[in-house]
Amino acid sequence: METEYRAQEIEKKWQKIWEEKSSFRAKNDKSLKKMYVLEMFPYPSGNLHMGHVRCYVIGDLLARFYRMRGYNVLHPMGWDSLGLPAENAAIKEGIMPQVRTPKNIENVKRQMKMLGLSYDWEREIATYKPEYYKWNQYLFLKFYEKGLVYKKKSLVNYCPSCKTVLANEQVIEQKCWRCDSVVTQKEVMEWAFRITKYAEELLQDLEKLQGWPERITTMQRNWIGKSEGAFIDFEIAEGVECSECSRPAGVQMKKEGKREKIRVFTTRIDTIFGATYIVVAPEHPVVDRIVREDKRKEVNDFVERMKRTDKIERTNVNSEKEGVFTGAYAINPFTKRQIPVYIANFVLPDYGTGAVMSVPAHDQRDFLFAKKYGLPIKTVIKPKDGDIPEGDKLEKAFEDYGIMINSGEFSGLTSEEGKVKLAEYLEKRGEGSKAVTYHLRDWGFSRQRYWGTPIPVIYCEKCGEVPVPYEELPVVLPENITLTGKDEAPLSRVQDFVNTKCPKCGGSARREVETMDTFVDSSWYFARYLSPDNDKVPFEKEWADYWLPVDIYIGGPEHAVLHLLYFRFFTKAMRDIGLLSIDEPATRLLTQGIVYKDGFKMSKSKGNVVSPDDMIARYGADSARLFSLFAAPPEKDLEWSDQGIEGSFRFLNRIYNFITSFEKHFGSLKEAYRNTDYPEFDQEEARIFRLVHKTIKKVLTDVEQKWQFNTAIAAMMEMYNSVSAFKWDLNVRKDTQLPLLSFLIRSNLLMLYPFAPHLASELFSRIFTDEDISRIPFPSYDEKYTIDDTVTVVIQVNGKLRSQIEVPRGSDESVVKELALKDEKAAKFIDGKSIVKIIYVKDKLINIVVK
RNA sequence: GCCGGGGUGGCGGAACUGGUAGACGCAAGGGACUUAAAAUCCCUCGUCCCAAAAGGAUGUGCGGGUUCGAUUCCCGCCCCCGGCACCA
Repeated sequence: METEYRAQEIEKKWQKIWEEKSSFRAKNDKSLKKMYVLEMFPYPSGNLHMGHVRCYVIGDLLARFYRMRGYNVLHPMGWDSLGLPAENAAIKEGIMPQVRTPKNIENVKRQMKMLGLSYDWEREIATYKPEYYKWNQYLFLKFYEKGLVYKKKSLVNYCPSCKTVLANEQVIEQKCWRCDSVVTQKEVMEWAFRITKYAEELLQDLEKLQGWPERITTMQRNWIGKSEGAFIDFEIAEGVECSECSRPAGVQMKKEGKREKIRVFTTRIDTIFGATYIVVAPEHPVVDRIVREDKRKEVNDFVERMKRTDKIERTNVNSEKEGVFTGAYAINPFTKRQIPVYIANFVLPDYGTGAVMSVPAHDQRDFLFAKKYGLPIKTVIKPKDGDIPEGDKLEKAFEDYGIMINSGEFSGLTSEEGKVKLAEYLEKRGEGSKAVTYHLRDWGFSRQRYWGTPIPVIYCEKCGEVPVPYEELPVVLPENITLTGKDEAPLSRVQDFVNTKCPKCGGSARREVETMDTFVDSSWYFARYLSPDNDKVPFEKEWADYWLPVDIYIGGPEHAVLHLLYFRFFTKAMRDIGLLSIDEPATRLLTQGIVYKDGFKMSKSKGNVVSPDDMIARYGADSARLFSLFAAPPEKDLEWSDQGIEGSFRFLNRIYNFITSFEKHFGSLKEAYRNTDYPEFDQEEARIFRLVHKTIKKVLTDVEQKWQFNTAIAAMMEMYNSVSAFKWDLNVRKDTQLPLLSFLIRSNLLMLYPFAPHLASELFSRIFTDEDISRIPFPSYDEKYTIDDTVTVVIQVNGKLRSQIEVPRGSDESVVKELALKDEKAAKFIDGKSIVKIIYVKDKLINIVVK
C-alpha cells in the first residue's frame, strides 16, 4: 500500500509524546468536575483480540472526548490476574503463575499502548500482587465482623478424576472441561457472602440504574427472583397408624409437647382448600423425623438416590417427576383434613422452605403428580366468568386467578381478595404469615485452588475458627509448591503455610487452605484505582467521595448477573462498613456487543482471533479504532470484516491527503482561523461553513447523548465528501476561503481526535499547535448556522411523493399551496380530480388529497 | 414455557416527537489514469415494468387496522438472538 499517510510512524511518535508527558494522568483535585470512565479490566491471557479492542476503544473515545469537554477524567486500567487459566497453564507446562502472569501483562500492556489508549498508567493495579489481594482479605475480615461472611454446607461441582472442585464455568455439558469426566455433586463446607441480605435492596435499587440497559436490569431482576406469598404451617397428624404394622406414624411429639410442623411456601394461598397433599424435598430435615417406620427403607433409598442424581438433571423441567409417600399425614389448617406427605425429586431444598403444598386442580405440575400417584384432585377456584368441572374430571390444572369455591367461609372471594384474607387469618392464629422469598442465593466463594487469594482464617483446636488479625495481612500465597492438578486444595500440601500458631492462644493451628473466587477481586477494584499505592486502607474515602460512582462503565453483557451483581453487592456492603457513601457503583453502563468472526465469537479457543498487532501493522491503530466504532452501534454484536477496516483506512488517508494538499498554506491557515460568518461568503462557501457547524452538532449529540459513534463517523465522512468536492481556490478567494478552510480543518481534526487520536494530533500540530488536544475544547457549534434559510418541501398527492420544491424556511401554507398546485409533476396526478383537502406540515411537506 | 432484544438492499447499518425509506461504509459493475497491476479518482447500484431514458408500479418478517400519510402507533401471527427455566 503506497501512501503518504504513514500511520505507524505517526502513531509511534505520539505514543511516545503522551508517555513522556504523562498526558492522561487524572488529577486528585476536588474542585474540578470529574468523569470516571472505566472499562472492565481484562484477564491477561497474553494477547488481545478485536473483541477486547472494541471495548477499550469505546472507553478511550469517551475518555478523550470528556477531557476535551473540560472534565477531570479518570481512565485507569488493571489486570484481573488471579484465576484458573494461569493455574492450569502452570499444571500443564510447569511455569508458575507468578512467572507467567507479569509476562502476559507486559504484552497486553504493550498492545494497549500501541492502540494509543489513554490510560492513567500511574494507577495500574494487578490483583495477583499481595499488595492488592491483601485488601480482599481485609474486606473479608470486615465482612466477617459484620456477619456478611459465613461458612455453609453446599453442593458444588466435583470432578472425580481430577479430584477437584470445579467452577460452574468449567463444567461443560456436565463434563469436566479438562478431562471430560462426568462431573458430580459434592456437599462441602464452603465460605459464602451473605448477598441475600441485600436481595431487596439490590432489587429496589435497580430503579436507580436508569443509565443501565434495561436488559441488564431485567436479567438482574429475574435473577434475584422475588416472589411474594405466604408461609403456612402444617401440623403432622398424630396417632395415624400404619395400616400394616400398627406403629404410630413417626415421632410426632417433640420434647416440649409440641407437634412436628412442616412449613410450606406458596404464592397461591387462595387455593389452600384444594391442597390435597404435601411434598417436601428429600433433603429436608423433617423427613427423618416424620417417616413412618414401615416406609423408612423406601424413603431412605429414594433420598440416597436423589443425592446421587446430578443436580442439573434433577432440576431439569423435563425430568420425570417422582416421589415417595413418607407414611406421615399433615393437617390442612383450613380443611382440617389429613393429607399425605410425600418427598419428591422436583422440590428443591434451598428454595422457599423446601416444602410445598400441592394443589393439583390449580397447578399443572401437582396435577400430573397427583394423576401419577392417584392422589385426590379438588377444584377450589373457578373462572370469573364460567364454571369448572369437578377435580376428577379436570383434564389439566386451571392455573388462572378466579373466584374461590369449596373454600368454606372464604368461598365467593376473588383470588386476589382471598390471598389477603387467608394470610391475615393465618397470621392471627399463628399458623403462618405473609412471606417473601428470593431466587438469589448466597455467594459461595471458596475455591479449592491455588491461584487465588488465601482466605485469612486459622483453625485452632482450642479456639476454633479464628480470623487472621489485620496486622498479619496479607496472608501470602506460598511459591514453593508444585502444581499437579491432582489435589483437592493445593495449599493443603504446603506444610509451612498450613501449620501456624493460633493468634488467640498461641497454640498450634492450621490455616484455611482454600482461596477466594476471583470475582471477589473484581467486585471492588474500581475503588482501588483511587488509591492504588496506599498500604493503610483499600482506598481513601476522601477520593472515593470525589471520584465515585463510576460515571461510565463499559464491558460485555455476559457479566449481567455475575460480576455486575457482585459489584453492586460489594458497593452496598462496603457502604455499610463505612468505606463508601454511595449506593450504586456505576451510574451509566454501556454493554458492548460481541465481536464475531466467521460466525463465531472471537476467541482463542475457536482460533478465529484477529490480532490488533496485525491490524496495526497493516493499517495502523487509528484505522482499527475507527472501524471498531464505525462498524455498528456499540451495543450491537458485530461481524469483523477485513474489508471494513480498509474502508476506515481509506477515509483516514483521504483526510490526510486532503489536508496535506494545502501544505504550503499551513502558515496562513493557522492565523486565519475564525468560526463565525463572513458576509463575503458566496453561496457555496456559506454552504460549507454551515455544513461544518451541522457536523459538529451531529457529532456532539451522537457521542455525548446517544452513544452512537457509527453515525458520528458517518457525519464526518459526509462532511469530508462535501468539502473535498468543493473547488477550493485559495488564490482568488483568499479572504473568505482561508478562514473557512482553517475553521474546517481545525474542527475536523478536533472532532476526529477521540476516534483517531494519532492522526488528528499529527495534522493538528503541523498546522496549529503542539499543545495536547486533550486540553483543547471540543468544537462548539452555533445553532443559527445549523438551520438553513431554505428548505425542501415535499409535494405528495394522496400521500405519495410526486415532487419537491425549495421554499424559504417558515413559508406560509398559502405560499406553498400555490407553488404546489402549479407544480408540473404534481399536476399530472391532480388534473381531472377534485381536491378534498390539503395537509401542510411546515418546512416538511404538503399533501394534496384528491378524489 | 417465562422475561428481554431484534427482523430494513448482496452485506454492516441510517432515518427527529407518524412526514422524501435505504445516510455513511463495504462488496459488485462500468469508466479514467497506467505498458500492466496496485493505489487513486469519476459514474451506476432495492425490486419489477419499459430497448433505454423519462416515467410508473412496488418495497422496511407476514396478515389486518388507525391515519391525508406508518420502518415508526394498535391488534393477530411467524422467525432469529440473548437470558432464566420443575421457583411452589
